[in-house]
Amino acid sequence: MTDRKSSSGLAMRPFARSLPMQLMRAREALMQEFRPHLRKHGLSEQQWRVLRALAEAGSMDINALGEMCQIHPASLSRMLPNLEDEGRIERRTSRDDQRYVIVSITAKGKVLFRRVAKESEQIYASIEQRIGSRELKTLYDLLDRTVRVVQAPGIR
Amino acid sequence: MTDRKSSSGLAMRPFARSLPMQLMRAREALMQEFRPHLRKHGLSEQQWRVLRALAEAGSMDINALGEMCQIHPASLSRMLPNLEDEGRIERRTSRDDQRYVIVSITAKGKVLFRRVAKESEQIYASIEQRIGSRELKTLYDLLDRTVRVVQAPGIR
DNA sequence: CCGATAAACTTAACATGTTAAGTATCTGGC
DNA sequence: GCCAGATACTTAACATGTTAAGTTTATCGG
Repeated sequence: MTDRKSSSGLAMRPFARSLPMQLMRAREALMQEFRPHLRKHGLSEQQWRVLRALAEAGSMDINALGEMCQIHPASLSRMLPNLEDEGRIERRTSRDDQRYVIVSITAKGKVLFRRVAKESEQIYASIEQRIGSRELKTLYDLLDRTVRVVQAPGIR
Repeated sequence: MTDRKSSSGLAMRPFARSLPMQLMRAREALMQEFRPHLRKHGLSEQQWRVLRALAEAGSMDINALGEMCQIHPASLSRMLPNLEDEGRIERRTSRDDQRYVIVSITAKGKVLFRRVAKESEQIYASIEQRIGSRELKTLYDLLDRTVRVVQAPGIR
């Protein structure tokens, strides 16, 4: 019979050396520390990303918000009404171009943001200490590099 | 008024320097290259992860499969019947302990796996070239380190 | 000015993520 | 042997991811 490298009959990179998989594992490991904290404040990961983006960058339209939060506009269309009903964000149609919906954070939303951000930074500091500042910086550089080279011109 | 660092009134790490966020961005950028390829073969990301895990490591129970694929057992319970109906995997109850469900890949599943794996490795090679072999190795090391230090004993 | 095209959402349909509750099976102490 | 608790999985409910189709508003060429 032929010489086989695995039960699959194909020599493929081990699953543990799949970059998307390792990125996911690392993120999952981190989120296990953040999730209980967010949950305590009644926020999903995605809701927190929206509040954080709006608190940092101010009001913006759906596409910009989606790009910044890495949430598809279709998902935003579905979740924003909930955040609005809870009084954490506001939506209005742009006067210049009525196709645009401008989203902003409310005063109530900012209060929640500050409370969650404070604890969140503490968790982050603990993680940074465990990984090491220098290693963390290198990690960021490599992640930036990955995004850059993969989205290089010519792809789209 | 008080001196403010942003519209949020709180000096927080910029969103772009959130590690979970950057991990997600990098993964998304990569998956934009792999997704069309998987889709062409009628596979979702998750289905591909299951096939790949079974092809590489052989049959295993639901929890082990979930751990290897980073898919929650509840999600597996829902998606495995589809893969089974399509003849790509098989499920059976363990004889030793009837609580366990043993999942394995079929001959038909292996054929599909080999076909997809071949193209997948080509995409991966292109990405590795763009990032650089040395940088990629460092990235893996740092991701491994992150998973290790975050899941250190004492957490659970 | 008008019709065609494009842009920015929204909606819908289906798959998956996430949590809690439920079911079947096993294990250990009595 | 028997029962309380643990284990492995399943089911259910709701939120989000993903794609395609639909709606409204702008823009552009004539």
